[in-house]
Amino acid sequence: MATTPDRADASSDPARLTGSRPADTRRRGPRRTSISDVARHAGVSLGTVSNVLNRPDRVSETTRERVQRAIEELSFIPNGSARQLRAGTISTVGAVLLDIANPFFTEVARGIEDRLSLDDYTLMLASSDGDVAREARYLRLFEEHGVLGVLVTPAGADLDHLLELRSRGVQVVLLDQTSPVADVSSVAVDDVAGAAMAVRHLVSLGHRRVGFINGPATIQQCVDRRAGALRALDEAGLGASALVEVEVPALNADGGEAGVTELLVGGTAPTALFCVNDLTALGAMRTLRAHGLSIPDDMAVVGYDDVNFASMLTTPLTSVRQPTHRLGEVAADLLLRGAGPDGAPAQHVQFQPELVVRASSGAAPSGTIAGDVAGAEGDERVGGVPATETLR
Amino acid sequence: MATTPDRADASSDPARLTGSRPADTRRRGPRRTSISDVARHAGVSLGTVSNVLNRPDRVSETTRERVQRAIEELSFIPNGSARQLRAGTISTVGAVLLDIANPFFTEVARGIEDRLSLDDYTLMLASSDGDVAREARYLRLFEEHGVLGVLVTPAGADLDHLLELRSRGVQVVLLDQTSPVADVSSVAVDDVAGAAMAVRHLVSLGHRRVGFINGPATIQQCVDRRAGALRALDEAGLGASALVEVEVPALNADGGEAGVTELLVGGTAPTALFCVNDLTALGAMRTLRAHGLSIPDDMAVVGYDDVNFASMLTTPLTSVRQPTHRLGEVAADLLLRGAGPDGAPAQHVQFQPELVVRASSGAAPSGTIAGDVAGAEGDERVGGVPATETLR
DNA sequence: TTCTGCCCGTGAACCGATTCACCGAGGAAT
DNA sequence: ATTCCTCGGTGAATCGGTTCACGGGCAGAA
Repeated sequence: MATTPDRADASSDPARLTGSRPADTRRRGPRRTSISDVARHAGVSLGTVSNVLNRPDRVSETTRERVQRAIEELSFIPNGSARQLRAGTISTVGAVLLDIANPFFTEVARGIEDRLSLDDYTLMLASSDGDVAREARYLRLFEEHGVLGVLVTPAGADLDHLLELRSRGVQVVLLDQTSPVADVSSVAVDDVAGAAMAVRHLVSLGHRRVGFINGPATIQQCVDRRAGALRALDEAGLGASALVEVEVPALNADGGEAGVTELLVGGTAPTALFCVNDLTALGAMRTLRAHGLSIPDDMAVVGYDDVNFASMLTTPLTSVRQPTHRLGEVAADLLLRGAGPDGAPAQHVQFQPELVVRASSGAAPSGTIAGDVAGAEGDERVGGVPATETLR
Repeated sequence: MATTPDRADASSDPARLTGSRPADTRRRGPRRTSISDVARHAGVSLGTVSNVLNRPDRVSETTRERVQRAIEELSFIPNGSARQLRAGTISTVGAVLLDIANPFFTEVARGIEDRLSLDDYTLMLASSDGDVAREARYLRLFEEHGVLGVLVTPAGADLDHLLELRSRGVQVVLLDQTSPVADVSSVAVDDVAGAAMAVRHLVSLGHRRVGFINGPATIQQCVDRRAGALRALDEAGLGASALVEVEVPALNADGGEAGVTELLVGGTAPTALFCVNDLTALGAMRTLRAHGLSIPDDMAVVGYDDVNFASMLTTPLTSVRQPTHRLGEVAADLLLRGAGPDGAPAQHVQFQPELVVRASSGAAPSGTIAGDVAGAEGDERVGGVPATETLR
C-alpha cells in the first residue's frame, strides 16, 4: 500500500472535469520570504527576529520597531510548517463530521468553533459523508499536520483506528456518540431515549405499525435510535414486528425519498413513520406528498434533530431536539482540557433530548393549514429538563 | 501588532466555558516516531525509507517489503510539516465561506470537494460568518500551512489582502462574486440578473411597493442584488422609492426576523418582500406569520438561493436558483488549473440564475393548503438556459 | 580481463523557524 | 577597582522529511 495517495491515474477519470495536474506543481513562485531575509533586511540576527515574533518583551523597543518595519516591508508570513516542525505544537483542531450539509452538524461545528476561539485555537472542518475511507483520509491529513486533536463522528462501527490515533498522542473526542472505551472522551445525546420518546408519542396517538427509515448499522446513532424505537414498542406490548424497517444508505433527503418508495411498495404500509433524522424526514414527506398521501392523516411523520426549518415546513415536523451548539462546545472543551501530558482524564458527557410535537404527527393544534401560526411559539415540548448533562 | 495571536488574556472571558490553556501544551507524549526510527528498525538508510514512501519503484522488492513492515510495526505517520517544509508543496486547498450554516454554501463546498478529490487534493473548510477579522485569521492560517490556494467568499469589500495573498504565491479564486481584478479568477452567478428576475416577477403580480431585506453593503452579493432589484423597478417605471430597504447584520433567519420587525413598525408596509437569501426569507416568513399576516395574501415573499427545503415550507418559497454544486466544482477547477508557474491565466466564469416560482409569491398553483402537492414537481421555472456559463 | 552501465542504496545538505548556551556592555553593589 | 547582574542580542543546533551526488556490486560487452 502506497503511503501517499497515488495521483498518477487521475487522467482516466469519467467526470466532465477531468483532473490531472501539471507534473511539477511544487515550488511555486520565486521563494517565500523567510525569517533570515527579514533579519538581513533589518540588520539583526535570526534569533532576534524570532524573539520579536514570539517574545516581544525580550527585545528592546528600537530593535523591535526596526524588525517590525522589515516584516511589513517584506510582507513576511512565517512558515507554519517550519514553526510547527521545530516547536512541535500547533493551535489547530480537526473535526470530521458525518455530513456537513446537515444543519445539525453545522450547528455542532459552530459550537466547536465558539469554544475553540476562546483559546485562539482554530478549526479545520471536513465531512466524511458516512464514508469510512474519506474519514480515514481526513484523519490522516489532520494527523500529518500535527493537530492537537480531532473531534469525530465516526462513520463506521470500528473504532480501532481512533484508539491508535490516540495512542500516537492525538487527542480524540467522539462527537454525538458515546465512547465504548473509557479513556476516549465523548459527548453525546441519549439517542435511545430520544427515539423511544418519538415512538412512544406515535404509539400514544394510536399507531400500531410504525415505519422506520434508518441508516446503516455501522453508524452508532442509527443503532441507538433503532433500539429506542424497539424499546418503546416493547413497552407498549407491541412486538418488534410493529416496526417496519427500511435501511437507506444516505441520511439525507434522497435517502428519505428512497426509503418511502420502498416502504410504499411493500404490502401493508404503516400509519406512522419515524425517520432517523430531519433531512430524511424532509425527503420522506416530499415523497409521500408526491404519492398523494397527506400528512399526518395518511401518515404521521416524526423526525430527529429538530433542525431550524423543521417548524416551518408545509406540515411542521414533530422532531427530537438536541442541544446542538452546546454539544460542540462541550466536545471542544473536553478536547482542550484533555490535551497535554497533564491533561484531564477522559470524560463522557451525555445530554438528554426532548420531543417537540408539531402538526406532522397530528397531535399538535390539528388540521393546521398553510398560513396558520403553526410551529414557532406553539410547539409542545415533551421530555425531561432540556439539555441535561450526565457524566459517567 | 503581534504576529502570533495573543493567548494571554483568554482567562477574562465572559462565557461559561472559560478558556485558558495549560502553560505548556507543546511536546505531547514521548515523541512521534520518525523516519529515522523506521530506517533503524528496518536496517536501511533514511533515504531508502523516503524512497519507499515516494518512489517505490526505485527500491527493490525485498527492501521495500522490509521497510513497509517496519512502518506498520512502528505505526509510522510521516510528519507533514517536515515533508512540506522540504518539498514546498502541499495537496491542500482552503476555503473561507461566508456562512457554513447556509445550505447554499455547504452545497458549494460539496462541489469543491468533489472536484478536488479528482486530483487527490483535500479541502480545509472555514466559515467567516461575515466577519472580516475571522476571514483574515483563517486566510493567515491557511497561508502559514502553505496551502496551494484559497477559495474565498469575501466578507468585506476590500480585496487588497487577497491580492497580496496572491502576490505571495497563493492561488486565489473568488467564490460567488465576480472579481474586479483581471488576474484573480472568480466564479459567480449573475446576482443583478437574479434579483431583477425576482423583483420583475413581483411587479408583474401587481406589487408596487417591495420590501427588501438586505445585508451589509460590504458584501458584494448584497450590493448586486440590490442593484438588480432597483433595475427591475426602474424598468417598470417605478422609482427607487418603491424599494423599502432594511439592512440587517446577519444573513440568516435571525436577520430575517429583525428585518421584518423593522419593516412592520415603519409606516406603510409594502405588499411584497424580497429577501437577500432563503435563510433570511425563512426568518421573515416565520415572523410575518407570528404577526398574523398570511403569505402570500398579506405579503408575497421571494427568497434567493433556492435551498433544498425552500419547496417544502409551510408556504413553498419562490426563490432564485443557482447552480451551487457546479459553482464549487468550477471554482476548484480554476484554482487547480491556475496553480504552478505555468498555470492557466485567470478566468472569470459567470453563471445565469433562474427563478423558481412557488406559492409564497402567490403566482403558483394558488391557494395551496397543507398536504397539497405543493412544490416538488409543480415548480414553475423562469429564466434562461439553466446554469449558463459565461466567460469574460 | 577490463570497461561500461545499471540497479540499489547511502548519507549529507537543505527547507525555515525555535531555542538556548553564550557573550559583551553597562550599571549597581561591595 | 573589582565583582556581579541584567539586558539585549547572537548564532549554532535542532526538528523530520526530501533530494541528489555518489559509490559498490553485478551483468554484459569488448
